[in-house]
Amino acid sequence: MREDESNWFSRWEEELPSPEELMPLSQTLITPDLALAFDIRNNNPNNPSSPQNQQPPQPPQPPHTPPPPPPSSLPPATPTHPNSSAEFADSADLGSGAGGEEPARTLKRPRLVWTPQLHKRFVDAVAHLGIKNAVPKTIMQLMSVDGLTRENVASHLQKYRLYLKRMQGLSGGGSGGGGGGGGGLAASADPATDHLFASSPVPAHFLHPHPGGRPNSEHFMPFVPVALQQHHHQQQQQQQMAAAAAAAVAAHPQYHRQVGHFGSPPNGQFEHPFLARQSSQPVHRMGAPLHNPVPGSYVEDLESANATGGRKVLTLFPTGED
DNA sequence: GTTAGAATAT
DNA sequence: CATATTCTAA
Repeated sequence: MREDESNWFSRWEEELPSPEELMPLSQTLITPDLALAFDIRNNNPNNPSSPQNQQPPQPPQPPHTPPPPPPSSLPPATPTHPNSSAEFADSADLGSGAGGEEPARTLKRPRLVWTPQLHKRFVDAVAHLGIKNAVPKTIMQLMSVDGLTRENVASHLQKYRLYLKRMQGLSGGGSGGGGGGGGGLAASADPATDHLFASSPVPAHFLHPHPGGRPNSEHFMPFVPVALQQHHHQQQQQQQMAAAAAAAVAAHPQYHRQVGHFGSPPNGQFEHPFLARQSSQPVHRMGAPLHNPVPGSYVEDLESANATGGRKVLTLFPTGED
């Protein structure tokens, strides 16, 4: 019934975060110390939940407290992520300042929040790798996301597989899932079922391996590894972001609102580029130029659903080897 | 208080 | 590397 639709629509509208909320859509990964050091406060009036940082496992001082072995082997201890926060985005001295604070040390990795975009990249990477090479390590390397560790990918991969499995069992007739890519809101299960995964288009690789054989038949790669192209324009902005992220993560503890399925609001400004490895160096072909198992870069294709405004394709940074 | 998600352990 | 369990955050 129409009324029904109107009903849910109303609700959806209500839940629709204001553009401003979407704007800073990013991971809220920031170390407590850093936040404090910068006295970061989110413009969000309601910040009931304490920051998602658990106090570092600073044990309650055992009898003999040996000098805490500082895992100084944490080079990029900052799971960096994009933040278009205009507030301190300009602060280029994110890492340098801090008044002598040493951010990249003694700071434990808070938590990784898999934002749809990040997941998108994840799926993308897996899709290009193929089930065969869809191993955490490779995925991690292919993603080239700064701060992302193998453990993170493995954990997420695990869940992703589960999600796929569930989808398989549920798909009764017609591969509804397959249509996800085009329609976007094809046969969408309840929003409560899967949050992140549902929002990401499944390349179709992981759905039923095809009965009858073809165990390891590699699927064609729909993706075309674009050659390295420097896009001046925007690049600088991104560089700053990357630098900021690399130096220190600056993000608002704001909630990352899960935008179910992207409708097509007039604004049409969603999705923000996330930060990739700050690879200052040009792409290096891994060993042999003969075959390129690992594409140097890819283009991030956004939802095709953007009727109103012409959207710009975001180009991801080249992958810097680890 | 419950559920989901991520981290950690096996 | 994969799976199971556990902990934390929402």
